[in-house]
Amino acid sequence: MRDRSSKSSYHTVDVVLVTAMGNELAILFTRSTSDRERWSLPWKAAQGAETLDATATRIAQDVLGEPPTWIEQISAFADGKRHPGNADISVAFVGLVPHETASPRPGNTWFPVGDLPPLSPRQRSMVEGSMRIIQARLDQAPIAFRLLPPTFTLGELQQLYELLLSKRLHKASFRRALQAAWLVEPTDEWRSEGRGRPAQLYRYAPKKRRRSHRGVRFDLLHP
Amino acid sequence: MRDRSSKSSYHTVDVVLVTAMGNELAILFTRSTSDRERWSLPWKAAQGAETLDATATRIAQDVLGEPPTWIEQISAFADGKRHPGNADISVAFVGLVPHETASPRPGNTWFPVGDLPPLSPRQRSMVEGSMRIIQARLDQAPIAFRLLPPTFTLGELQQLYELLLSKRLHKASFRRALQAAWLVEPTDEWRSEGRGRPAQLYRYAPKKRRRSHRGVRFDLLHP
DNA sequence: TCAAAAGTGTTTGTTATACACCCATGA
DNA sequence: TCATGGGTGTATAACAAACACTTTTGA
Repeated sequence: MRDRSSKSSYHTVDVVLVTAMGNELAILFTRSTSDRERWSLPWKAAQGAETLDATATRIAQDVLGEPPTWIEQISAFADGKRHPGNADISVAFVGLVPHETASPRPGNTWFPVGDLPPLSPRQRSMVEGSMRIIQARLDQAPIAFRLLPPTFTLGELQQLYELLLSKRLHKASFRRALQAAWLVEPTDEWRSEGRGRPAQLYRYAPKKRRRSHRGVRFDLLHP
Repeated sequence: MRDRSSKSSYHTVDVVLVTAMGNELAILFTRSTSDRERWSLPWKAAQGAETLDATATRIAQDVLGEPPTWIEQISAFADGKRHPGNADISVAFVGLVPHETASPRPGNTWFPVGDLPPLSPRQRSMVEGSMRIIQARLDQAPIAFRLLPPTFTLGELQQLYELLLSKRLHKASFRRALQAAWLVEPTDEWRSEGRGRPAQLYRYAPKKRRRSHRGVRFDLLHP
């Protein structure tokens, strides 16, 4: 049997909460308890009894008042890089939140990804990891809907996809693909944005689960 | 400042080494040091100074004699599930190895995924996680080549893809896609398998990096 | 009545899939 | 010479992208 005390370490759970704010993604930061001038990702020491996912959800709930609509573990970090809690190991999570329904508790603020505050090296790696995961999951599951309120216009949905993919999309093609996938259904509400024809509101309601039987994907970037 | 000793825990790095053995994937197991009748995934207590990736690579090298051709962190596990080393947290990695060039050290054996030995609950989760990651990465990077020796026939490559995807592929279409992706180049060697025309040997040599500008992927399974 | 945004039918070009066939070798 | 697996040209089907157009509102 090994001697546990000689190999012990201190570990934390850190959460990267992401939302779509206007025309940019934004990440939630907390004022550091030790240095009120600094900001950090929300984090806590892990409880032995709790699963990591539960801890991450609890941390998110503490700063947002409600749990994220989607959460996933990014990775464990244990390089020598500095961490605000001086943790030996930090397990990082990424969570998505619709901007409309999320109201950060006092001391927490959204920062656009293009203009983040100074950050400990390890938490900077976490932010980068979260962006990579979002990009990757976008191609594997319809996580974009996790950033939208329960009802939304197709224009909003397309804008969000354009933001996440960083490229313009063709309106007609976008709607055709959406229709073929049976992911949304129209409500009987309409929203007028001031100028132009009012848009019908839709809700996320995935019906069929037909995975397109696509061929082998060789058209990939070499890592 | 927090009291580190009151929140300390013991953590390990575990490695799921995967190879393609005949017509099935196989995973490397080590005879348990305490109970010689039991098998477990290779694992070690993490060293504070080393990065997690380095530890995982070292563990793999210890049981295989050489590092894996590809390695990636699966996840950190900290649920209540049992672990052979009684770790509070285990960080799991998945590694790929070509079967032809890997020779496990004594006390280590490949088990086909369809016929694994009894396993601690946490390590079972790791095996499941490794399969999920391989399946997912297959659609994101050409990791199949990491399971092949430096040169191989297109028949072997196709068989491997059929194994990984669990479905038959059309020969001509497979080769057309492969050619369009500029991932392999022919060597001037040929291999005769006894029956039928000898096959030309190819090597993995990705040239272009043209990522196909595919549209929005809505055709996804809902998680 | 014009600008602006929503929403839709049809065409075009690209790509995956399949069919059909030839080639080379061992038994 | 036949069965077996390697290898390739050509047709067909599926799909993404684009074009062109109508609809509905506020100014």
